[in-house]
Amino acid sequence: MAQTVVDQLRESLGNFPVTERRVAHRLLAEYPMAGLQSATDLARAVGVSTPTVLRMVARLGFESYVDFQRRLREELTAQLSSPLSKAQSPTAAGAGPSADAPRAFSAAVARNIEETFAHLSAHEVDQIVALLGDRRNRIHMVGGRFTDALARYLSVQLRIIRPGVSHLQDQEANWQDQLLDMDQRDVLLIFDIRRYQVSLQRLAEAAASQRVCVLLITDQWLSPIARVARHVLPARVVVPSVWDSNTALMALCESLLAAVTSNTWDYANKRMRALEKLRNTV
Amino acid sequence: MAQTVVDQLRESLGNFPVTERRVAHRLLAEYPMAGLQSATDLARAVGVSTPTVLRMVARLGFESYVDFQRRLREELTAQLSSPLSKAQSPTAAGAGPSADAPRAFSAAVARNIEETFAHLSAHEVDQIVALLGDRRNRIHMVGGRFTDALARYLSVQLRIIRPGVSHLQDQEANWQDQLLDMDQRDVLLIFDIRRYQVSLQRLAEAAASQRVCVLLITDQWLSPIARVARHVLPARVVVPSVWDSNTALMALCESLLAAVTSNTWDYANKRMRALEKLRNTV
DNA sequence: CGGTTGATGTAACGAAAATTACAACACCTG
DNA sequence: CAGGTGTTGTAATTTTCGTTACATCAACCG
Repeated sequence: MAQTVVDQLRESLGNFPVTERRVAHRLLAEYPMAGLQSATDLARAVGVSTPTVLRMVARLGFESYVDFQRRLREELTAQLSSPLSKAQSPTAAGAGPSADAPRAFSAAVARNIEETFAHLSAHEVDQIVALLGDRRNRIHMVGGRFTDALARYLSVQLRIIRPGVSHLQDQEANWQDQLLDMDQRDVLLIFDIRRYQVSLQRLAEAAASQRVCVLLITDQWLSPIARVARHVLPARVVVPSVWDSNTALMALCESLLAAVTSNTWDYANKRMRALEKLRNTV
Repeated sequence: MAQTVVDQLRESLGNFPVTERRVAHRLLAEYPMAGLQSATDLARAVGVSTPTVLRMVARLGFESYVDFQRRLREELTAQLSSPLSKAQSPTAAGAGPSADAPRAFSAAVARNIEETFAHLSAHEVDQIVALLGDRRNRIHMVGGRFTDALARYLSVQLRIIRPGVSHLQDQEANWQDQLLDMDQRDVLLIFDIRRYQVSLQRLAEAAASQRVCVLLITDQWLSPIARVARHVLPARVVVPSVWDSNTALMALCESLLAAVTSNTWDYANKRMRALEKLRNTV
C-alpha cells in the first residue's frame, strides 16, 4: 500500500505489452500531469487507442481509470505541502550574472541528471544493456544535429569492449545504404531530442519495418520515434539558457556503458588488454 | 499569462457571492487538487450545487470548466519540475546491483558536476568566454580519443552563433596542415583527459610556439598541456566504473556556450534567425 | 408594499468520457 | 503449418459530466 504510483509503474513496466509500455513511459516522463487528463487525451497524445490506456491502468491494479486518477490526486496532495510558495521561478537576476550564471547552470544540470535517473525504468535499462552487451547483435548508432556527438562518443567506447559497433556517418544519404543490410539481428540506437529531426524519424521507421531493434534516447517529451522504438530512455534537458542541455543524455550513455562493461567483464577485459598490446606494438 | 490561478482567486474573492466564495476557499485550501476533480465532486464536497462551481469558474474568466482544469494542469507541470522528491523509495532492495548501480552512478556524476563548478575560477571562465565570443578570433577545437566528441559537440553549436569555428578532423596527420595557418589571432581549444595523448601534446606545443592562444579543458589532475595553455578548466571525472566520466566536461562546455551566447546575444540572435530562414528555404 | 435584481438550486439536455464486446492480428509452440 | 495465446484497435454501449434553461428565493429600492 505504501507503494506510490510511480514505483508501481517502474516495477511493472517490464510486464507490459509494447503499446501499454508507451503509455507508461509518457506517464513517467510527464508525471503527474499526463495522468490527470482524460484517458482519451492521454491515448491520443501517445498515439494508441483509449482502451489500451484503460487496460494498462487495470493491469496496474486499479479498478477503473477514475480510481487511478483519484489515487494520483491523493498522492499529489500529500506531496505538495506548499506548492504556492515556490511557484515563482528562481531565475534570480542576482548580483553579477557572470558569477552566478555558471552556478545556476551547474545546479540545473545536476538536478537534471538526478531526475533523469530517478525516472529511469530498471526494466528498460536492463533490456538495453543486455542488447548492447550481446555480441551476437550488431550495433549501430546515430544522432541528430547536436546529439550525433553523443552517438559518436558512445560508439567509440563501446567498440573497445565489443566488436560490431558502427556509427552511421554524417551524410544522411548514406544511411539508406547501411540500413539495407540490417535485419532482426541489428540494434539501432538513436539519439533524438527537440527539435526532432524528420530524417531521423524516417530512418527509424524504415528500420523498424525491417524488424531492426530500435532503441531511443530522447528528452522528456519523447521524440515521435518513441512510437516505433522497442525501448526508450528519456532524459531531462532544460537549463537556464537558450539551448537545451544534453549532459543528462551523456550521463545516461556512460551509465549504460558502465553496466555493459561490468556485465561482460570477462570478455571486455580480455579484449581491452589485447587492444592495449596492439597499440603498443603498432 | 503572468497571473496564476491562485492569484486570480485571491483577488476576486471579495466580489464573489457567498456560495461561490465557499468554492473558492476550498480551491485555495486544497490547491490545486480540489480543482482537478470533477465539478460535481467539488460541488458535493463543498455542499453547493454543480452550477455554482461552474459559475464561479466562469466569473474567473474561464471559458469552461475543462478550460479551467487545463490551465491548472499547465501550472502544475511548470511548477513541479521535480515531483519525485519523495520518489526515492526504498527501491526494493531485492533487485540487486542492476537497480542500485545507476543510482550510485548518477549521484557520482551529479557530485562531479557540482564540485567542478565549485572549483572553477571565475577569471578563467570569463577570459575563455570572452575569447570564444570575440568574432575577430578564429576558433579551432580538438579532443582526444573520447573527448573529441565533445570538441565536435561544442563546435557544432558555437558555429551557429558565430563564424570562424572549425573542428580539427580525425586524421592526426591533417592537424599539421591546419596548424600551418594559425597565428596569434587563432584560439585552439583542446580537450585532454587521462590517459593523456602525446599527439595532442605535440599539437599544443607546436601551436603555442606559433603564438596561438591555447585553451585546455582537462581532468582534475591536469594534462601536461596545461604548461603551454593560456587558460585551463579542470573537471572531475571519477565515477564508480572502470571508465572515467566526461559528463562534467560536457556541462562545462554547455555552460561556456550559454555564457558566450548571452554575452553576444544581439549578434547571435540575428545569426540564428538568419540561419533559421536559410534552413527553411533550402 | 410591489417590483426588480441577483443568487441559488433543480432538472433536463447534450457532449464527452469510460467501459465493454468483439474482431483482426502478430507471435510463439508443438 | 496449424492452433493457441496474448495484444491491439474499432465500434457500440453506458455512464458521467459539463452545460443550460428555468423556477424559487432573498434582498434591496422606489
